[in-house]
Amino acid sequence: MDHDDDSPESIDQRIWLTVCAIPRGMVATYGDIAQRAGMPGAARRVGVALRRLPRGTSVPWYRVVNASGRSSLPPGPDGADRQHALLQEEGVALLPGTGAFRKHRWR
DNA sequence: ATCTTGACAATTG
DNA sequence: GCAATTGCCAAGA
Repeated sequence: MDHDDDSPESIDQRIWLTVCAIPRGMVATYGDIAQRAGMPGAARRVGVALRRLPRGTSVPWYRVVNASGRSSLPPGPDGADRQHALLQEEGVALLPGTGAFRKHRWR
């Protein structure tokens, strides 16, 4: 029985669902998402999946940060700046020195 | 089939 | 704490 889809779209779907599982007000790393999605070491694959997300998606992509606890997106209003703003609305400030990342890290 | 790129991670200086 | 290097895995040209 082939219920295991190796299709790229199915992989994206699984990653998105995992991201949706991140509780509000918390953040997770790409590596954590990858491991939880069933593909440890494929942190980059997570980045690809998130990049493929449409605008106005219900997937909380902004809750995913890199291992440094920082936005991995390029600077700009539609990049790190956007992510930072959205997280701040949930009470998460990725400010250096505050240790907010470790404090709100979800695993 | 080969090479390059990418919203990463861990290690080292 | 930051910058450079190496490793990993999959998608795109």
